[in-house]
Amino acid sequence: MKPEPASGAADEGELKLDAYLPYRLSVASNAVSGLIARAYQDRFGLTVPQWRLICVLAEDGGLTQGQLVARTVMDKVTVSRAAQGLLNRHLVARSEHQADGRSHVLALTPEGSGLHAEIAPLALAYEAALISGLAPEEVALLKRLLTRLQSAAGQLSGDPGSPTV
Amino acid sequence: MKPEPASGAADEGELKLDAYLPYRLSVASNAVSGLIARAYQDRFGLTVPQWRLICVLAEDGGLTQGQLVARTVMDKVTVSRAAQGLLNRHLVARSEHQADGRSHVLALTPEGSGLHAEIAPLALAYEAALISGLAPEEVALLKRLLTRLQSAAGQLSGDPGSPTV
DNA sequence: GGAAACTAGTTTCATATGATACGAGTTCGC
DNA sequence: GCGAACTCGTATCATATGAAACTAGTTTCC
Repeated sequence: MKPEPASGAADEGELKLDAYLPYRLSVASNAVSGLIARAYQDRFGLTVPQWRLICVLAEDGGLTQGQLVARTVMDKVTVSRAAQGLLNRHLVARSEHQADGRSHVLALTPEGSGLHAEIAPLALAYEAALISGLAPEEVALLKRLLTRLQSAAGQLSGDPGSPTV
Repeated sequence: MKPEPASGAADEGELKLDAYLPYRLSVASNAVSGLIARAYQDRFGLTVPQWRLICVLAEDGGLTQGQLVARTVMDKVTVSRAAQGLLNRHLVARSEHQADGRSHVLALTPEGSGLHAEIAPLALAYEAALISGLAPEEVALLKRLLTRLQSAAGQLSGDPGSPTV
C-alpha cells in the first residue's frame, strides 16, 4: 500500500505520536472515561456498562438485551453481565418476552429510576465541566466529527454497525 | 452537589446517551482504536503499547522506561510489558544507564527501526483515511478540542499529569 | 558512613474484556 | 410435524489491564 497522507494529515509524511489522531483520541477518551468511571463507581457502585443500561432504559423503557446491545454499542457479554449486576441490586426487573421465550424484557424498577434521577444531574454537571470554556458550536462540531470518525472506522473495518451519517 | 449544566450542554437538563459527550468520545475512540489495534496485531504482531514505544523511540532516541511512561501516557506496568515484548523480538535494545543503576536506556535496534519505517506509512494512511472528507481546519480544531477535554478531565480528577494548555 | 525515605522497574494479583462454545428456544423448509 | 439452520442470552476461557507489593538501587540527612 502506497502511503499518501491526504488532506489535513499532520505535517507531511512525518509521523509524530503527539500529532497522531488515533493516539490523541485514545488518550483523551481514557482521561474522560476514567474520570467518569471513577465517579460512578465511587459514589454509586456502578460500572460504566451498568450506567449505560440505566440511561438507555430510562430513555426508552423496556428493551431486550439485544436491543440494549445495539443501542449502547457494547458487546453482548458485557451487556449480559451488566444486566445481571443490575438485577442483583434490583435496579432493573425482567419480564417474559411475549413472542420469544429466549428473550426477556428489561425495565427499570422504581429504585432504578430513582437512582437514574439522582445520577443524571451529576452526569450532566460533569459534561458541563468538561466542555466549560468551549463555545457551543465547538461542542456541536466535536460531536459531529466524532461521529464521522466512528463511521469511517466502521467502514474501514468492514463492519456494518456504524453510523453512515 | 447542585447540578447546573453550564454553557453548551446538550439541550437543557435532558440526559440523552446519544448526545452525551463522554459516551460519544468513548464509542468513537473504541471504534478507531479497535481498527488500528487489529491492523498492527494482524500484520506485525504488535500491540498498541508496543507500537507506541516504537514510535516514541523512533522520534526521540534512547529513553528510560520512566520517560516512556511520561511520553506515552501509559501505565508503567504496561510500558514494562511492552518493552519486554520488544526486547524478546530484538526490536529494541537495552543499555546500562550511566548515572542510575536501576534504569536502562532503550533504543530501537536496526530491525526495530526498519519495522517502524515499514509501519509508519501505513499508520499515516489510516489516519488519512479516517479524516478524509474533513477539512484541515476541522481536524486541527478536533485535536485542540481533544486536548482541552483531556486537560479538563485531568483537572477534575485532581491529577497533575495533564496538559494545562 | 549508614539508616530512612525515596525511585525505577518487575512481579503478583484481582478484575475487565471479548472471542468462542454452549443450551434453550425459534423459524424455515420440506 | 420435524430436523436443520438460526438467534438470544449465558458460561467458559484466554488475554489485557492497573493497583499494590516487592526488589534493587539511590538520595537525604544526621
